[in-house]
This record gives sequence, C-alpha cells and structure tokens, in this order.
Amino acid sequence: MADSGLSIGQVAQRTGLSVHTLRLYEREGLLASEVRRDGSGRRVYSAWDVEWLVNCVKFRASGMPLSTIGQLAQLVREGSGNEAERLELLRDHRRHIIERLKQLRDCLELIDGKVASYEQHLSAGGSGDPWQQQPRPAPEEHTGCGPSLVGRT
Amino acid sequence: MADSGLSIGQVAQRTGLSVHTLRLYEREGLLASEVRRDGSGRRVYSAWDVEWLVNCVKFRASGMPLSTIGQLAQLVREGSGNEAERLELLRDHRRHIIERLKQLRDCLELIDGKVASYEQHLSAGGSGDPWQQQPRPAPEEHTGCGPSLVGRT
DNA sequence: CTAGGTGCTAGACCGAGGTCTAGGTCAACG
DNA sequence: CGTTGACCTAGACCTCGGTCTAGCACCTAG
Repeated sequence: MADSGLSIGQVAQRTGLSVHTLRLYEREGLLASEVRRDGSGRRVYSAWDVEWLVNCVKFRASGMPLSTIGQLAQLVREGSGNEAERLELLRDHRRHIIERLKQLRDCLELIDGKVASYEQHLSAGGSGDPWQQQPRPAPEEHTGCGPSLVGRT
Repeated sequence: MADSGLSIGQVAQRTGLSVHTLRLYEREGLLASEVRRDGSGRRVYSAWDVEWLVNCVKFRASGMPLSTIGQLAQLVREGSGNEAERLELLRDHRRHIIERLKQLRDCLELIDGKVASYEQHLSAGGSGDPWQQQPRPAPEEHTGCGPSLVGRT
C-alpha cells in the first residue's frame, strides 16, 4: 500500500538513478510536476513522478540531452494547449534515434565483418594480419589489404 | 592521383573530424600506424590512415570510448600475434552495441506510443492531456492516466 | 539521551571529449 | 619583399552529466 509517496531513496532504487542525480534532475527542471515535500522538507514522489522519471531514464539512454527533457517537462508542466509542441519535440527526438540506430547498425556491420575475418584468420592458423597495412614495403605502396571492408570510393 | 599523402586538412574534410580532433586522436594513440611527416614536420596521412580514421569515427559514433579505440590501435600497431585479443575487444564492443540498440528500440517504442497518442489527441480536437497527471484532484489520488504506456508493475 | 539512518542545501569536483589560443614555421603568390 | 593560408606544439578552456562533501535537520530505536 501507500504506493504513492516514495522517498528519494526509494525512487533511486526503482529508477536506477542515484539520489544525487535525482536532485540534480529536479534542479534542472526535468520533472514534469513539482515534487511534494513532507512536513520536514523531504521529497515525496508520487507514482506518477516515478513513471515520468522512468521515461526520463529511457530518454537519456537514447541520447536525449537533459536540456531537451527539461523542455518537454516544461511543456507538460504548463498543461494542456501545447500538445503540438510536445509532438514536434518527440518527433524530433525520434529522428535522432533513427539516426543513431543507423549509425549503430553501420558500426555493427563493420565489426561483424572484422570479427568474421579474425575468426577465419584464427581458425586457419592465420598468416597475414587481416587488419594491417603491409609493413611499409615501399614508401608509397598500397598493397590492397588495408583496413578492408570500408569500400574505398 | 597521389591519393596517398593527404594533409591534415584534407583528412579532416573526408573524415568529418576537425583538425584539432585529428591531432587529439593522434596524441591519445588512436592511430594504428604512426603518421608520417613531410620535410617540414607536417603530417602526411596515407590512404590506410584515412580508412582507419573512418572506422574510428564509426566506433565513436557507436559509443566506443577513445581509450578502447586506443587499445585496439595499439594491438594493431603491435602487429600480428594478438588477433585473439583484438577479436575479444571487438566482440565486447559488439555486445555494447547490441545493448544500445535495445535501449534505442525501447525508447523508440515509448516515443511512438506518445506520438500516436498525441496525434490522435490533436486530430480529435483533444480534450484531456494525454501525458499529464490529473491536476491534483485529491491529495493521494491516482487517476489512471499517468505517463501511460509504461506498464506499471 | 544518544547513535544511526536518511534526508536537506549549496557548492566543489570530476572525467570524457572536444575546441580554441598563442606563438611560431613554412611555402606560395602578387 | 610582404602577406596569406595551412600547418606546427603546448596548453588553456569549455560543456555535459554526474558525483561527492560539508554541515545541518529529522526521526526512530536502544
């Protein structure tokens, strides 16, 4: 019971953030609703606050900067009427995510290529180094086995 | 012609890194082969160096820290014989990438949900705020329209 | 009453990764 | 010849996102 009304420590546990970070987030205006305080000034988080914070964690993990979360929080704090702005902000971040996904997949491809070539190299009692320029045979020679997999334009 | 032998400015252009950053990377030992210098001490990058740097950019974009790139560079610099270590390092980063992909998709899902609900809200000449606790009806009330989509445990 | 645990604020500190500046060298151009 | 532009080094500086400390206030248990 009393699932509404968590202390900062409890919130830290269930969000994975440190209490320091929670206070930081609050100072930076990342919270979409003011945190209540109990009689002696201690923070009391509602279940809604915690859900918001869990979302913040996801946003952060996806690379959204604190300032952007702050903007979103402010819009939500201001209440109904600015839904279009929120939507734009979200769509914007969505684009960032798509971009990052692309970069990750790109790097994954690179790595998978390398991994495959090293595996093959190792299991074959490899001779040449699959990721090395040939040891400077001549001053200006490009021996064709460079970092490979990159596709020279 | 003379595609081997680029100045730092040229390399900056084709890697997207700044000349400052290129020098930083070199200082930090991210380069897998020593950069040559011309008669007056200026850097001369080979095509191989550039390809390596392009890979570095991908690694960075996927969240690999400079120190890790430095380790990889050192292994490559040391030449054949440590392929197993390189492989391990790559596999390790691969795991990081997979993890980040998961986080990104997770956040994407969250955002898509929000976007959808806002779109619907807007096109319906929305009444209630789809991302707001009800305006504190009573001290301890949870009205069931919280940040939504998060799935309370 | 005292100790331990948790919380509070304000503000210092930190590491990562760049970015910029000062002061100098060099080569080419008009 | 002087100027311009690209480059050099060493080192200062900056932002971001936390993290930690000092010094104090509570509350509860022994």
